[in-house]
Amino acid sequence: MARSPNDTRRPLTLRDVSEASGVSEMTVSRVLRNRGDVSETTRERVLEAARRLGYVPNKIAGALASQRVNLVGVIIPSFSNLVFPEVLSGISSALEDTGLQPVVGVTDYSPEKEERVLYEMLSWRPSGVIIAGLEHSVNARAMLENAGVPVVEIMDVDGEGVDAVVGISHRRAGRHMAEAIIAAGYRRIGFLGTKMPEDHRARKRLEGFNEGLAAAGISLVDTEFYSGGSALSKGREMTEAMLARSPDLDFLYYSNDMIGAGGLLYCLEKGFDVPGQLGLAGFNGVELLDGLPCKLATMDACRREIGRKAAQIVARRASGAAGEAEDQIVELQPVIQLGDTIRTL
Amino acid sequence: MARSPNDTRRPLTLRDVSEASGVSEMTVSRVLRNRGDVSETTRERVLEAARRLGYVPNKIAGALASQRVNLVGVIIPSFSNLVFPEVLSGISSALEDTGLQPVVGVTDYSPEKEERVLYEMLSWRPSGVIIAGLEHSVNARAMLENAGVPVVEIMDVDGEGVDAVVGISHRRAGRHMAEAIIAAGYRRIGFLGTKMPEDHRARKRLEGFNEGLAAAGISLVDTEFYSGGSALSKGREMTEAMLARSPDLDFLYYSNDMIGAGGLLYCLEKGFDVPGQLGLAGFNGVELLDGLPCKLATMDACRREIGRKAAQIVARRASGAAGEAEDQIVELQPVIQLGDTIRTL
DNA sequence: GTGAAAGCGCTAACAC
DNA sequence: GTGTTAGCGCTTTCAC
Repeated sequence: MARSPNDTRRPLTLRDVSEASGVSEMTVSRVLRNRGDVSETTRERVLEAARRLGYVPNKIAGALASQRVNLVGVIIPSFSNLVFPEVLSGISSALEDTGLQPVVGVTDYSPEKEERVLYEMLSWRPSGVIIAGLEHSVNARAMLENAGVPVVEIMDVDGEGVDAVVGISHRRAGRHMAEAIIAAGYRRIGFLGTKMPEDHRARKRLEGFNEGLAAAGISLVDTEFYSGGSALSKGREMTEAMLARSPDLDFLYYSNDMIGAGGLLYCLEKGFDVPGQLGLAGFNGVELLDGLPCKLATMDACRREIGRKAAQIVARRASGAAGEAEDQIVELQPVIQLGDTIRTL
Repeated sequence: MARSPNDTRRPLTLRDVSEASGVSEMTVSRVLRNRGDVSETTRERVLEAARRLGYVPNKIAGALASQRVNLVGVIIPSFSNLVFPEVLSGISSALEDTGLQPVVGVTDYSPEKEERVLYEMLSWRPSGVIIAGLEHSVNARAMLENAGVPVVEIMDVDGEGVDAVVGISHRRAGRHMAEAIIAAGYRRIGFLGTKMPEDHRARKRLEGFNEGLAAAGISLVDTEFYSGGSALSKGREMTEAMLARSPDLDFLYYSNDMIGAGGLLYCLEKGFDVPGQLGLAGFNGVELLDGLPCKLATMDACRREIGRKAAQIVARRASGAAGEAEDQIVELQPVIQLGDTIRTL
């Protein structure tokens, strides 16, 4: 690991190891990659020299020569929304022993930035791309189509994918939640969620929710949207505002668990009869809910699982397995957890 | 963006653009990188051809030729701990307009994995490395020392850094919290935290906390440690267990806000007089706390700020600015927020 | 089992 | 303003 005293700060090359060990560059390369037959003695000599010098191979040169890159581009909207770190965690763990490494890019929910990040990533010729959502700019879509590597669009299956797709149907999720709420006898329902110009999944959930209500001949009584700030306290504020405006509501559907949890805490404090007089539900199934005084109804969005599956698809395809056709679309089924905030008749 | 009909799936090269535009490869390269003087007409012709073909430059080749890589390696223990996504968010935003791109690696709090991830990263010859913590294996430290690029160790300043360091003193943070608690008149204090074989920062906070208590002639009455599971509900369970065991405690110090919040919810439900009879405090200053029925005392760990600062150092150094000496150690000062769970005398 | 030669797709440096 | 030449540090291929 130590560097020689006459240290020039020039990064070490294969040649340095070759000279230090008296073995050709080619054989050094073979040893370092565990490829081809090398005698045990040469092997040891090379490894010893490499270790002693503190040689770190240059993957840039390696990638250029071999046309192989062990990087998987992952493009997500944000780190702030708890959901995406969880997806990354799933990707990261599934990639663990594949020799592949995730490289993360963030779009901040901006299609322009998504385009830039994607371009940037593709310029590193990754072994695959995992990207959140099905909605992309025309250019971004064209890049994905021509990337020449596996592309997995994640989180959402409601739409047309470029290649493989792993996610849930947010439209159906919304619809199912509506059905569960109606089945429980609630009728005067309010919706609280994010402003969603670019949050297509939240939008689809709301659309599905509205469809579910419409099928039962009812429609939303009130809606409230927010952006920015602490979701928990936003949930409180919005709930207070909505109940002040529409005191006769008997159900509040939140577009995510954090604002739902805020609303729940507010309702409990105010002494509302939950779930008798007022029912509540969120979305995502965040672990956080387990610690609340009473469990918010929610739906698991299968975040880690989506990450894992997507990474597996990339890994399999990258390893040369064919199967381009089999796993085009993987739809996971989120399950409603009634918790303590939807009454059972 | 469209590819020609006789599409061979071979990635396009500069040569393709050169031929399509009738301009030399070198000039095409100049246009695409906005470098050197190129006449407006050639420029247009090249851009038009590149766009039409859907050319994406190969940064691998570019990096090898120019010996420049616009990647910054970021090594964190986990995505699951809210803290690190926040740091990433800070890094990501500070790198925004620098042309640098973060590449994230995860260690799962394992020194061996840290070593592997670091090796992997360095093999891409990044422009800099940002790595959480000051504790590394001997090999990892040697790699950092010989990396030949800026290295910023973040989160913690209690120890010896390799190069630049940006963080807070967890030891002092613990000590200050102890002082604040004692100043408020609490005396029988319990500590609840993670099992921390590899969580050096939590360990240092606890050590500092103990020092602070010792200075006032007192010591911890009870301690409880957990690992895994939902922090919020763990906070509840641990609090219940500890108060059952040591009912005469008058203060609970939690190693993070999530378990603290769980404990707080539990205490409020049980009708404890907080902060009169029982005080509580956590650590981190997570946004979440804003939505709780009453605000948990905490200390801001300056997570985003640490990310920003670290990224700025890398960006500045990478851009050739000297200043190797000036900003070796940046210590941020976390501020105690008493909230509603430490009484004021 | 080992080595030599020829690139991978770009850019630095220099010529014109 | 534009083109030519010579690599960057590896791996592929083929010879021995």
